[in-house]
Amino acid sequence: MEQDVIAAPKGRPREFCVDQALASALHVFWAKGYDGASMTDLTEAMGITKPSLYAAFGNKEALFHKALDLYEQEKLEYGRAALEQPTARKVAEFYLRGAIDVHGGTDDPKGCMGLISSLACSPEAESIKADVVRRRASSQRLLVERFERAKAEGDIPAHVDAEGLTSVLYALLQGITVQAGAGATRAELERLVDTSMTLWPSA
Amino acid sequence: MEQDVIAAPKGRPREFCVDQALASALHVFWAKGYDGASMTDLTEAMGITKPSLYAAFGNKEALFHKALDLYEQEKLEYGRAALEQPTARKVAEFYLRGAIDVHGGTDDPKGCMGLISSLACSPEAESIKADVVRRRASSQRLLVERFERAKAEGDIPAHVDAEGLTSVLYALLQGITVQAGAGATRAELERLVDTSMTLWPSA
DNA sequence: CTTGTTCCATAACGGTCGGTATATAATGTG
DNA sequence: CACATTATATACCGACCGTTATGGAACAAG
Repeated sequence: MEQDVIAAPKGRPREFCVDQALASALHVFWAKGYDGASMTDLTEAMGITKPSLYAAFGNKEALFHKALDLYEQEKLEYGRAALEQPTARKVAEFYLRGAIDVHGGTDDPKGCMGLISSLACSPEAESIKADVVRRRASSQRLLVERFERAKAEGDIPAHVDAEGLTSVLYALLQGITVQAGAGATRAELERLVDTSMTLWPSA
Repeated sequence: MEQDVIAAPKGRPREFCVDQALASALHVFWAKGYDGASMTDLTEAMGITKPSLYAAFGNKEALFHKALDLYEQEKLEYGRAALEQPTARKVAEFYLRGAIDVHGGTDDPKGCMGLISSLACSPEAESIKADVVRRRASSQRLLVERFERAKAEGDIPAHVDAEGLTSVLYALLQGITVQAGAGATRAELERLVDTSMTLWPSA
C-alpha cells in the first residue's frame, strides 16, 4: 500500500509498449468509431494479439475509454487553452481554428472521434455515448462560465445569452467536424470559420 | 413496354404494404443508423420475413437508399420550403426551426438519419456515406444560390461570403441534429436558434 | 383439374463479431 | 535446477451478421 511505484515485475515482461499500443488503438477508434472498429482492426494496428490486449486493457469498451482519455489530453487541449484567451471573440476563434487543425488535418483521421463513436448507437455502446456526452457537457459548462465572465467584463453585449452563445459555438464546432469528416477541404473549413467570425457579436 | 401500370399480378399476392414496410424501415435506420440496424431489427419492425424483404427491396443497401428517399421527401421538405422565404434571414430561421421540429421532435428518433448513418463508416457502407454526402452537397448548392440572390437583392451585406454563410448555416444545422441526438431539450435547441438569429447579419 | 408464377416460412449458409481456454515461452526467485 | 508468475500464440467459443436455398401456400391462366 506504501510503494507500488516500481511494481517489481515478476513474470515474463511484455513485448510491447502500452502507451504506443493505446495510441494506435486511438487512431483506429478515431477513424472507424467504436462499433466500426473490430478487435481484429485494433490488434493488427496495435501489433499485438487479442489475449495481450485483454490482459493489458480489459476489454474493448475499457480500451475505448482509455483511448478517449488520451484523445482528450492530446487532441482536445486546445479547448482548455481557448478559455484563457483575453476576449470572448478570441476564445471563439481559438476554438474554431483549433478544431480545424485537429479534425481537418492530414495526419489524423478526419472528424471527431467522440462524435463518430457516439452517434452510431449500437445497443451495447450506450455507455460509450454516455461517456462522450458527459465529457462534452463538462467542457461546455466551462465555456458558458467563460462567456458569462466576458459579459461581466463588457466583452459581450449584455443582450446576448451566454448559454445560447455556447450552444452556437458548439454547433459550429460540431459542424466543422462533420464537414471535415465528409471531405470538406481545409480552405472550405476556414471559410466557414472566417464567416462565423464576421457574425460574432462585437462588444 | 406500353402499359405496365396495372402490372397484372399473376402469382400469390403479397401480404404486406410495401410503403408501410418502408416507413418502418426508415424508422429503424433513423434510430440506429445503417450499420447499427440489423436485418433482424428491420424485419421485426417491418413485420415481414427476410426473404420477403429481399424480394421486395433487393438487399439492405437498396432498402436504405429507398428509405433515404422517403426521408428526404417526407422529413426534409422544409429545406425546399425554406428557400422560398422572402428574405435570407427568414430562409435561415425557417431552416433552423424546421430542423428542431424534425430532429428534435418526440415522435421520431432524435438526430439526423443521414448524419447518423454516414459518420460511422464501416468499410462496406462507403456507398451509403457517398449517397448522403452527395445529397447534402446538392441541397447545399441550392442554398448558396439563394444567398447569392439575397446579396444581389441587398438582403445580405455585400461583404458577407454567400458560400461561407451557407457553410455556417449548415454547421448550425448539423450541430442542432448532433445536440438533439445527444439529448438536448427542445428549449435548449430553441435557445441555440434564437441566439443564432441575433448573430445573423442584418441588411 | 394442372401448370406456372409469386409469395411466405423455416432453416441454413459462410463469415465475422467480442471474448477466452489452453499450451508454451520468458522472466524473477528459491 | 525447480517453481511461481506473467506474456504470448494458436485455436476456438457461442452469437450474430447479411444473405439465400428449400419447400409449401396462394393466386391466375389454360
